[in-house]
Amino acid sequence: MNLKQLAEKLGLSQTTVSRALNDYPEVNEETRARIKKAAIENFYRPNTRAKSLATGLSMTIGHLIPVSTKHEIVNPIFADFIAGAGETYARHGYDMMLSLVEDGNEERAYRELKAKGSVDGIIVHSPKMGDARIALLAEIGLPFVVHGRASDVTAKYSWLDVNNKRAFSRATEFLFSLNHRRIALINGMENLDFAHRRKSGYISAHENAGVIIDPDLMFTGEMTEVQGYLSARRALDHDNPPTAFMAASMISGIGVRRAVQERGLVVGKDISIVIFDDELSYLKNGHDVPIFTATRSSVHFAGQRSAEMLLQLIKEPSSGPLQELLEVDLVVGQSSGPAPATA
Amino acid sequence: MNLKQLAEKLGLSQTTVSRALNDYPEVNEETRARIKKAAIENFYRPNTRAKSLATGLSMTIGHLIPVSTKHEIVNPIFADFIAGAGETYARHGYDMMLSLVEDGNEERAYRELKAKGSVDGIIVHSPKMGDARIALLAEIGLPFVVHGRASDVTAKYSWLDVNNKRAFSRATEFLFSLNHRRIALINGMENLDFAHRRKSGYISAHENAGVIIDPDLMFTGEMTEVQGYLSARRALDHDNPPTAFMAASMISGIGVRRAVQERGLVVGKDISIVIFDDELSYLKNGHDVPIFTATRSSVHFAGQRSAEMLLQLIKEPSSGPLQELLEVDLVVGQSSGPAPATA
DNA sequence: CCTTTCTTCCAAAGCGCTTTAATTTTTGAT
DNA sequence: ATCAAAAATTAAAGCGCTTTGGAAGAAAGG
Repeated sequence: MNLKQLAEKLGLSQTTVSRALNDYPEVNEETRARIKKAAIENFYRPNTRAKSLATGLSMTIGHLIPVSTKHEIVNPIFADFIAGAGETYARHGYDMMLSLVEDGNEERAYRELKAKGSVDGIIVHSPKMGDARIALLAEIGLPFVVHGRASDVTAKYSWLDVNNKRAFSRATEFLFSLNHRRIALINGMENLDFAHRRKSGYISAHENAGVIIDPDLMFTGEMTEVQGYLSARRALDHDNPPTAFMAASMISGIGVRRAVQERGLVVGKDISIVIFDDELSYLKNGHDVPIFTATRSSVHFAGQRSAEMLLQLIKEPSSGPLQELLEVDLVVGQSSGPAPATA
Repeated sequence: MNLKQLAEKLGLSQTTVSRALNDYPEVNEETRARIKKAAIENFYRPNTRAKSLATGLSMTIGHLIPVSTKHEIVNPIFADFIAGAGETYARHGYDMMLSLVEDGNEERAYRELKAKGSVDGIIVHSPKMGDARIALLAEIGLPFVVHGRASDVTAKYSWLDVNNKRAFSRATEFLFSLNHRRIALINGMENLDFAHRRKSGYISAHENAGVIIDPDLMFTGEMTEVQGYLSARRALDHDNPPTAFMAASMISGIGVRRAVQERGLVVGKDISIVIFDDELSYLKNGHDVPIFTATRSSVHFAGQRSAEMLLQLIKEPSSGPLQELLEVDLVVGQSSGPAPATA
């Protein structure tokens, strides 16, 4: 059933029916009621494409997921972020479009999205250091919110980020307070901005405490279980192994734990582990007592907020740029304890 | 730049330009070349909404993700499935639309999708036992492919599934061959079809071997780390604890492992664990030697194939229903070994 | 009672594309 | 040169909606 048919059925013009349904004032309330009733009874839903064409609004938000063909790894936090954002979109009558775009094709993909008119705004995922996409999007003139920030970009833009630096400096300080002095860092890929910031938190805490970092204890790579495991193994092989690990995610932390246990070491006693916990719904950090001591921030919430910010920006472009920095909690769990006395 | 402007610039009619770009034959090859060149130079991209309205095709595939407000858990395999499907869509010029739909609102959501004309087909996720959505979609007349199957549905429909029953009967048999007789099952929610099938594989293997199942060793619930952990703990508390576990996913397997190690038991020696491995990109089952002994099937591949099937179905509706059953591999890893001799 | 002002409704144009039907141009056979 | 057939192009309609610019009728004011 389309508008024309509904109008005919009611013996009214399309104009009136359209106006009644969109709550325009110039329609008699009785008529409006009659129209709305008929619309419900006939399960009338305006064709989105037609509506979109007429209004110039697509009522769709795009998420462009960078996919590199080399190491084809899907970001595990992605699902929960999307879930948070998706809720918000649904509540506001927006659709969500996902595009996987290969490394290098990004510029074209963004321009295309604009030219094809398929979205009203986009969320930028996984910003890299000095990410070129930000300048690009500003130039294109498509509202956007970055999940994260890009350090080397000077222009003002809208973003929502977690205080990654603070998170890792706090975690480091916490380990210092337990007398750990050799702390391994199992970081994400450091061309990604969040990993860079975490590293700088780790470094600054060391500097403030006057503790010298052993570069052999810093690792970077995909945030997978296997990478956590392999890095931890190498760290433990060191002549002077660390007494503590900081891992960039629950998943790499699990990998670290595996390596530690493989050596017959006890987590929380021989070796402490602190992770960054994104509160993934399928990978909660324990039920009552946290499994891992962690800095914690909900990526689901981040998804929600980013979406809200973007919708706000679309409705009122002048209200931007919007920026929001989420602080993390530090929760103490079973995976940390005082550094063992040196032999 | 829209079609009209491009046509004016070229001194041609919109018709000719449109036809040239869409490779219709009735246009001079020289003219076509000239048009295509201009289109590239001006970065012309047809407005999707307009095109969609004119053709009646939305060139979009919908994914409806069931979200229950109660236990708001995102399926961890979702991201990899989507990545696989997304690749395929991109290659064929399709967009991907994601909708989160709350439990109970499903029928309305599907009908709406059809009425609004926003998708050409959809992928049905996480089918439940006797899922009502299948009959619904058939009635609505929207092409669809189910990722999984629905046991109690007699109607023919298109699906792609993993041989879950076989996977779990094989895993069970494998454990029998190692002399395990008390095998705990840490299953997903058994109103979900795949979990039901896995259970039936587990049961039939027991029946064939003449081994009686202890219902106390069968657990069902969300496939999270915590559920794996809690279930395993309960199983180990049993007067007559199991010597082996079968877990429905890598993640619940990790939870099982945590419970086992907490008791000071050694995985692969005191207790064997076999998991179902979906080959998640961020949670690979080890790099050389598998961490867990597992039945294995790539969910990324499943995403790809489902998408291909759906596109085929859209292009040629008469070619359906399409059905594909993926067999699993059994890979032996470090987490299994002969059952310890009874005391 | 006649003008003025609301109120309520409608016809038609327009969003950017495809496609049908018609028209013009070219080709080729006589 | 002539004319039918083939090739190349175009004008215009239509996809399903919103929105502009009226118009008709009712209410209000003098």
